[in-house]
Amino acid sequence: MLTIGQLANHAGVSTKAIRVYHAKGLLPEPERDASGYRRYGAQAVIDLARILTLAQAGVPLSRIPDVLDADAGKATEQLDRIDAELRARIRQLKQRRTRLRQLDQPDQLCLPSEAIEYMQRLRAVGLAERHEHAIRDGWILAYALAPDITRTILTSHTSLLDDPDYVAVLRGYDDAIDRSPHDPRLDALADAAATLAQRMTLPSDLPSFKDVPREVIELLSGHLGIDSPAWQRLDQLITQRLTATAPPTHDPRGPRQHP
Amino acid sequence: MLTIGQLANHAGVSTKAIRVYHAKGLLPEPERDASGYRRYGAQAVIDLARILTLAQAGVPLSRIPDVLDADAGKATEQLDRIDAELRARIRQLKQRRTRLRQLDQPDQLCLPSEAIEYMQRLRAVGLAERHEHAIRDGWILAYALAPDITRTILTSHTSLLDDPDYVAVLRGYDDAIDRSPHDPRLDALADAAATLAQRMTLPSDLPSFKDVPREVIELLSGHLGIDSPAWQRLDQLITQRLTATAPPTHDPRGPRQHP
DNA sequence: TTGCTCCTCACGTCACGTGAGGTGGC
DNA sequence: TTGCTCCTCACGTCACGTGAGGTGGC
Repeated sequence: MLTIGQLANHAGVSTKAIRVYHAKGLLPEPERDASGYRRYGAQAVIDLARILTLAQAGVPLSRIPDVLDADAGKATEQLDRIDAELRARIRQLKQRRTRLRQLDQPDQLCLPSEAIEYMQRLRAVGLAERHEHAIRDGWILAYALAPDITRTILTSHTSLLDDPDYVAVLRGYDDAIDRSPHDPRLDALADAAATLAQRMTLPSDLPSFKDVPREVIELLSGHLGIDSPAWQRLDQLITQRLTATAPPTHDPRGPRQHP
Repeated sequence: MLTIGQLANHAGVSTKAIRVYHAKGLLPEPERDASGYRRYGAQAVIDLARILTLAQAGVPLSRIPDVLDADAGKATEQLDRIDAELRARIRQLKQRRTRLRQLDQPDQLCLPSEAIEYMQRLRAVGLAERHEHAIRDGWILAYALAPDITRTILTSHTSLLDDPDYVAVLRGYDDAIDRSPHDPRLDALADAAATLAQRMTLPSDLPSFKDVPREVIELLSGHLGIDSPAWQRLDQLITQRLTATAPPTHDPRGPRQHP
């Protein structure tokens, strides 16, 4: 007959764990010897092995008696479910391994693959790093707030990267922001931006679309000097041009300012 | 800017988890808005993603700052270790899946493969079920008490299964136990058992060998009617024969009574 | 106004781990 | 005698979950 220590040792668990299984009624309390020590027989070894198999497969202790006492039909059904959960956890752990390797590329962790592609193509444009980061941060926040809408917007932006006008506007923002608000080049940039904004008609069935860019702009203002005098002037100029041409059905600042 | 709920939702965790990360200093407390609500920027999304990647890979929260703040060289070293642990856990889970499938065959859970092989070959002998179970339980307890010694003993027993004398003794025990202690067939059985016991010389360098069979016999006595009058008489007869032929260096009951 | 989210304690939970203080076995 | 194991409380731990009681935002 085995002492609790021998049983624990053989099963590869602590004596405390076995006492817990007794307290929870998973494993019947065995006979005691003259000095009050628990003495285990072979049946206890078998019972413990069955308990551990389930516990280590992730079954909560409170559900183990249920599984062990189930009759044949129900038991296989329960075991199938547990096995499916195990498979799912294995898949999850594998995914987490691949995420672990991307730990030093925050974009890969926070952005879906379409956005990563956009950012990679954007890098080829050669913007200032802080501008690039502001755009990345904008996408991250936008995805957090409204993933579906953002995905749609992003798709149109990605295709626009082939458009020299779009790229020109991006570059224009890049080196215009720190200038004087009276810099004459701002007018040309406003022209280009307004023209572009009109081309980028967004699908009108996007729900609560106008929520997204407001958040993004708030971020950009803080993170980058986009609330600079030059940027405010630019904003004015573009708004003038857009309201002059067509009465917008929704706030046109959204799509234009997104990149 | 995001509220704690939006951040949590996007990251797929609870708001409580985020508050815990603040409390533990993993994620810096963000600014509050006018009504005291936390407001998160893109950097928080990035930081949280990095924290979760580590936490979900099994890194304890207390060690996460250590990993995140490590400089390049140390970081890759730490990540390698975490990755190795992840791989190990995946292997473990796969093993547990295979164990789960054997849940309705308790022998497979408690015995190593050599013992399972022995039990399978023993089944072909066709003993009574309670005798077979007693033998199985004997092996289980013996493995729990002294796996190395038991492995050695088991190997010799497995090869003995090809020996008709060994099989005859097993069968003899099977139907002799419930008889009268004066049954004349017990003498023939005692002869066979004693002859066999003398052939089964065990390696003398096994440490504390005599501990094993005593435990096993206690079990057999309880589990099976092996403390019956017939069994006790048989024991007497065999001991007589063995002490008559050669003075044993260690208690000869051990190896003989093991099967 | 209603329902939803947010806030801060504070206590609960799950599966044990860890002494505390004492006794039994080799 | 010494060191090891066992016993029973009881409290600690880890990573949150769950109200409690209250306020803010659409």
